[in-house]
Amino acid sequence: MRSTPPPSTPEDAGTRERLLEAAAKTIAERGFRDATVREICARAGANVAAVSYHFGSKDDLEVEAVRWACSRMPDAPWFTGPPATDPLDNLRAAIRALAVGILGRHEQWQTQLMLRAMGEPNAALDVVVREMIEPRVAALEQAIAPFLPDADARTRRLTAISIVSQLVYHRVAAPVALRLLGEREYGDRLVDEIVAHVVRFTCRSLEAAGKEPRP
Amino acid sequence: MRSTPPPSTPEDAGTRERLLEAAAKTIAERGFRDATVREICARAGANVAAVSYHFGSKDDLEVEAVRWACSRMPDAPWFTGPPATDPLDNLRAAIRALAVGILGRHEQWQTQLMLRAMGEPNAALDVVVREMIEPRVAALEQAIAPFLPDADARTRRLTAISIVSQLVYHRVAAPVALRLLGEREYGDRLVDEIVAHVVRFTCRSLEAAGKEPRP
DNA sequence: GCATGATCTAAACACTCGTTTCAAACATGC
DNA sequence: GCATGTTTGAAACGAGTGTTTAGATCATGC
Repeated sequence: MRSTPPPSTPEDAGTRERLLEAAAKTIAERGFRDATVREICARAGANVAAVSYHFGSKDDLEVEAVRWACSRMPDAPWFTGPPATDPLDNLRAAIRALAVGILGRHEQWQTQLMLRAMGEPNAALDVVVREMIEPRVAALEQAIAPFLPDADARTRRLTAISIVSQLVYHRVAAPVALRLLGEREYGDRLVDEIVAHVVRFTCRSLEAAGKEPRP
Repeated sequence: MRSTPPPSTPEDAGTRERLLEAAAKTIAERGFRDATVREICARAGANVAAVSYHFGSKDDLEVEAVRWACSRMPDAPWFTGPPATDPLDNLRAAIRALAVGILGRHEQWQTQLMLRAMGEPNAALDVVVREMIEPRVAALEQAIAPFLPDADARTRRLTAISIVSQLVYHRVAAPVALRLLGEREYGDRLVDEIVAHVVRFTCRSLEAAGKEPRP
């Protein structure tokens, strides 16, 4: 009989922590739906009953795993605060860093987990938006701001979404995008090509906006 | 004992056709994974065994349903060939029509089915890309062409993807995008706002590209 | 030592899924 | 009418899912 359901002490470092890591990585790889409790537990070296015991249910485990993943998400260098150089170089660096995080396949499972949560709305989505997406969008808006000095916050946000969407598309619609481009996978060469295009396409629009007369 | 597995005659108009329609609409609403055989059959007023009998398996039913949906996909007016007016108006109309198809909620289940297939690569994806996506991307490239007279096919394709991605994002990442915009649903007002922004963002970039000196 | 509570294990449970079975109903040609 | 082949119906099958159970094991305080 269990009186205190979860110990909830962070310095557990035992089965509970292993389950969080296994769940976060498995969900990042396969999605919440296809990540089975049995696979997560096998990965964590735990019994299937451990999920119920430590977290109550698979849904609760996901929320905790996403929270755990957010807490140890490494801050991107462009995001913590790059030195104030040329605005164009600054925007280029921001887009490139975003693209590497989203399209790069260097086992950035935190980013993959973030992208997984975007499609399927559930309890973990709020955590992802608040702790991972919102800050990065805000930082991207700062990189945009010099080009749109007279624009309101709404326009800056829509512009940030336009930039992010061009990169996210190649993740969420990868099979279609690859066929449209006649490619087989997102190798370094293709990612570089996409980044170069998005930078060109975006910077042209923003520079033109800066040169336009006030509305 | 069945000697001829499926009748395959189009003028059946019986259980087989009802299953195709029910499968296409259910998959468009819930996705292939969440669209159960039992729900499809209940919607078609058929027995669960009818899927195995008429199509062999759920996967085969999906391929046939997607093919069936493509065959009766209504051609968008901008796509069949608009009169050669101002290139800017032409591009605006193309983006607006695309956005209405992707974001509009006027029971365009064919478009939803198309978007569903983009995420989960399966046997039906090839049909969707070949019969629905490729022609529309090609038409969009034609609307782009006047702005990029010196660009190669690759650049035009990447630009078309940039445009489509800005709209598709609001579908595949709707929960996140709505939170970022502080909205609750994609009503007509929000869709109009997004379309206006994408048109402005895109046209600025393309116009600037046309004014640049040859590379 | 030992009682107590927390944690783990193997097994089962209840449920849903796609698919199959087999007989009944139906249509069709003679 | 009747034989033949096609289509449908209710029920079950087997595999998979998340969850629960009951007992074993471990850790800890007295």
